[in-house]
Amino acid sequence: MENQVDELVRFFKALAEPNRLRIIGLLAQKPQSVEQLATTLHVGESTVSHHLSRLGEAGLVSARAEGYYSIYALHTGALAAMAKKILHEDALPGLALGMDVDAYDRKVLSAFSDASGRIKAFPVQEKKFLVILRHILGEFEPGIRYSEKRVNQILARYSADTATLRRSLVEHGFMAREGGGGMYWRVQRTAGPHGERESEPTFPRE
Amino acid sequence: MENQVDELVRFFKALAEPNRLRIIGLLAQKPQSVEQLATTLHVGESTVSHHLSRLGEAGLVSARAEGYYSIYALHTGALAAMAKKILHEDALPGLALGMDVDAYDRKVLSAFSDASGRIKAFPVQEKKFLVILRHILGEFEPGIRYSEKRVNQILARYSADTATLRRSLVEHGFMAREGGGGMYWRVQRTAGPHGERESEPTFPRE
DNA sequence: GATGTAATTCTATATTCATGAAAGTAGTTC
DNA sequence: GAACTACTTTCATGAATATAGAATTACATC
Repeated sequence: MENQVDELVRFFKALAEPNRLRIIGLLAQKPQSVEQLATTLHVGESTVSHHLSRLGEAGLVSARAEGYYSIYALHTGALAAMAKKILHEDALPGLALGMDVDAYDRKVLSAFSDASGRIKAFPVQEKKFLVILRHILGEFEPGIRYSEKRVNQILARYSADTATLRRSLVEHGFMAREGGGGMYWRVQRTAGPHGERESEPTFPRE
Repeated sequence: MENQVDELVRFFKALAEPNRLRIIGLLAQKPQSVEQLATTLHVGESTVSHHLSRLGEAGLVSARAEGYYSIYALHTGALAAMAKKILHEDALPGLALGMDVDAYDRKVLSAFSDASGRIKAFPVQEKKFLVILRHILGEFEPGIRYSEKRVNQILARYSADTATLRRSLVEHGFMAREGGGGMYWRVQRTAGPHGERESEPTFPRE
């Protein structure tokens, strides 16, 4: 969730400051009072208190009251836990959870299509042309054989230049054509352990 | 060195920002262009470029030129390496390297001593009194037996109240006294695997 | 209870920095 | 070469924050 990002930001922000890192280094040697840290670091006590507060919010330190002293100690486990979290499970892609990863595609489509969804012009750049092709590909169902005439019929919804679209779909491997009969089908792409794989299932007619 | 801290700060600062974390999440899925990231994140391209620059300085991403595109990719190794560095060797105490960890002691000593080094008053707080005692303890060499008379002679350099000093040194375990003969020696503290340990070696006279 | 001490919270200030607009750069297409 | 595209850099601005001093709180000592 978005919460995941916020938690990480709080954690990394806590560590992203020189004096706070030094405090961690000092507390790694032994628990210490605010005054001790302040004199060692040559900064004000209120400043140290502020830093310790931020470190505490991130779960990195905690205080033990001792008289009117606050003896702060390092939570070594917190660092280790976070390191493992980053290292072990690849939580990295999880950071992008809940984001519209198709925003770019939508932007390209709307830039090259008119209100009715027809293509105004073919993008020069292959990267954007592929977005168009992938979109049009959605009109074809996997596992069905289409005659060339039928293919052209469908493509005509997007552009008068059906020949270019048809050829591009084949060239880029989105669709395949039977050698002699002039039948087309959508290529199935299944992500295998070693990259993409194409499969050619049996075909009913549309 | 101080360099160690700076490097870590650069690294953590790079990760301490929501959009940069999201960029990492997106790049973990596949390498992408600046424009793609910008549209997905709904921020300007210059902003994304700025973020990528910071991530690059931290060694987290790198760009591959492709036409006039810059395709950025994640350096998964960098994260893992840093995680291991934090986790494995306890580099934590190393963060405090080159800092005067005795600043607090000096502050206490100068607060309770006059110019000649004599104690003006005994601190009420045990914490600070211990600083005084540890300082005076430096006058006694380990492995040597002192008569009570000799001990008083040495303590008299610091305060007329040698009795309080002598008793405190023993009470806090800094020095030990032979039952009948009235001989004193400095207790050796060696940090063993299970905390502190006291040892009582053989003694020559001073 | 009065005094003193350590810590925290409050307030003000200076610095850092995320952001986007505009200008500049590099590479592509015609 | 002219027009275009993606990207980067520069610049200005608003928000976040590190810092220290002042006020406040919590506790201890006399």
